[in-house]
Amino acid sequence: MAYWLFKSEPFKWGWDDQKAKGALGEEWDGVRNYQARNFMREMKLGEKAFFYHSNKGLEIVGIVEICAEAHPDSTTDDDRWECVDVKAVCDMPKPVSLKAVKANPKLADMSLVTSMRLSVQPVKEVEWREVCAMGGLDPDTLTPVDGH
DNA sequence: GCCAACGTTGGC
DNA sequence: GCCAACGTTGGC
Repeated sequence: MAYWLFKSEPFKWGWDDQKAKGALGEEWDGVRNYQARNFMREMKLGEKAFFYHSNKGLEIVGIVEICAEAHPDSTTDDDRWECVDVKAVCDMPKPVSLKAVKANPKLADMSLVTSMRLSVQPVKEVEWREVCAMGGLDPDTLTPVDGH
């Protein structure tokens, strides 16, 4: 089971927009970068990803799940571009800021830090568990940890 | 709003 | 196939 991270500018497509789509989910369209697309091609149904607000917020605000594997991006006729569908799973009880990620030596190799401009990124399992812990979320049950 | 980083494009 | 020009992203 692989883990991922999606970035979005909250004024274009924010966490509230994603949650409003509910279990239906929504296409993660508009990606025009080969690296990002290639990661989406690797994504499997049911895999989890962080939802990160770039530009404004600069924090991981929730968890999404892949609810459709890679398919053509409906926002273009160019068949090079594909996307997956994602649905909101839960909030991050305490959003994890970029600052906090950078301040944590265990997360020094995280793509969020090392590949700043990549909009769809892989997350290692250790990084996933660390970020969940920082956010007050139990990584196994995806429920808030007591006291948060 | 600035600017550094970096991906893409296109002329040669 | 190189590389300069250009556009975009995203933190600050």
